[in-house]
Amino acid sequence: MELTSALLTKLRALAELNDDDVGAIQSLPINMRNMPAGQSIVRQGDHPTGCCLCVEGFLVRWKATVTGKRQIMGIHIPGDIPDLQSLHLHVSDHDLSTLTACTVGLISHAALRQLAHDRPKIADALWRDTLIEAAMMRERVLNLGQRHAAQRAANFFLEMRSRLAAVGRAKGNSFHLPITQQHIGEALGMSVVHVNRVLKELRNNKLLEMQRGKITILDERRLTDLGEFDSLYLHQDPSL
Amino acid sequence: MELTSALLTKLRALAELNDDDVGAIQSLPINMRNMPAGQSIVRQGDHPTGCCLCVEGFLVRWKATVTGKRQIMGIHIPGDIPDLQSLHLHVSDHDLSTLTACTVGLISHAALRQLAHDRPKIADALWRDTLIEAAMMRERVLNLGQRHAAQRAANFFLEMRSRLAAVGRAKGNSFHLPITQQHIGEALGMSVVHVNRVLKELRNNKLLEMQRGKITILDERRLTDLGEFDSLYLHQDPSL
DNA sequence: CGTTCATTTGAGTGCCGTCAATATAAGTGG
DNA sequence: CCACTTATATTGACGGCACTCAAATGAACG
Repeated sequence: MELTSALLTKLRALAELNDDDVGAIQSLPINMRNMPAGQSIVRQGDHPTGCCLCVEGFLVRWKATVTGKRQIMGIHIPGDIPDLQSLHLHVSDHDLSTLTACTVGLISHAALRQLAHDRPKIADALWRDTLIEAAMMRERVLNLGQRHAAQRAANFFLEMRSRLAAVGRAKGNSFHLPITQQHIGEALGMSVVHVNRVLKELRNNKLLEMQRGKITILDERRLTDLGEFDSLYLHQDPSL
Repeated sequence: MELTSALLTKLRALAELNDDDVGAIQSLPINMRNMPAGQSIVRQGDHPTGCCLCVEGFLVRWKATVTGKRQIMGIHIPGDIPDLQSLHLHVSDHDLSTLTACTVGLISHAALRQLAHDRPKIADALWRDTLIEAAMMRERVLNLGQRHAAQRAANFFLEMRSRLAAVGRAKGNSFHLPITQQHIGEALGMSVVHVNRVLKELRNNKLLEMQRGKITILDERRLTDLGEFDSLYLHQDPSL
């Protein structure tokens, strides 16, 4: 019940579903599992046979350089299916791990393929989900390539807020995001030291503050301007 | 004939196609068009009604910051369908333009949807193509976030070589890529001046040289090591 | 053969990285 | 509940990669 509700919320945000669609989703065989923080789920080079639904907690996807530096591709929140691409890309080109203690649902590729085959509308919704994923990566490329540190940070926090709000996990200007400055650095391509300085700057300028995993946006307008955040790329309206 | 051959080559690299699949592709209504260099095809905010197949020449996808700085997302080569995502994301979040004079084929969404509906294998191949696109974006995020200028350049050229080779447009260690240092800078998040210095460094170290759109790889091994290039993320083997 | 675009090089600056040390918080065992 | 350990956050000093500004050279094009 709890299991499919996260998935249903997500898919409803991707397409209009009818009762049969909902029924098909609810009868999906999902293998629930609790996992501690910092545990690997999929590694680069793996051949996964199923996809991982984030039910509760936070997941992180990342790639590493030869010299061991990590780049976080994205932080995943309840309702996300971070490795949906493994349905058609059979060798994983990156890693997926838990960021916090998590409840995840494992869904076999076979079951997902059957679902996609039986219910074309759901297939389109899943495809759309992977396309939004790609759109987020494009924004990340823009962020890393063209914006300075404070802008990258502003953009990052506003994206997380927007996505968390979409699944009812951000109320008002405050939300919970249990990550360290190390993680922020790995996501934004900057050193921990510099992350700290940027956060201090944002705090001093009364734009945003962060303490022990709680983010508070103090001035949404100015933070949005700084980070040039425009949620268009999140494609949150399924009718568009 | 020429039109569908680029598309067939691409789809054959994505999935095993049977005669019916090939027939369906060959009877796709494609509206061919010649375009000059530097012309816009899709703009951010547009609602495209079709997709654009690159038949001949080079296309470029990019996003701009509020202050007008451009970030190139990718350079597209014959066989690519750069805006395939518009099939399910109805508002474009970025721009698509010609980089050189091009021949493009416009395929309506209606025709593509019909094709995907009639031939599930082709639908999967198209989905897979968009997933590879996303995988390339992830590598780009890693490149921009964690590698220094010379590494980014090395990685960029090796990716282009690999992709061009896959469609028979790179023989040996040399290939044609009609871009300016300005473009390279916009793709790799660095200034033109610095691109020039990096190219000089690569040339002096006998790794690579570039003159008037002709790239020659002088030392593949060392260039690969420098750029940490591993073609896994291109997912060029359809059986994996 | 002049105009324009692209490439190249130098000088100076600054954002951000590394190194190092300290402070604070969190977690652990006695 | 308090020593001890470890993780995370914070701050300063210093250096370097890459940016900006500016100018010169070379290539392309009508």
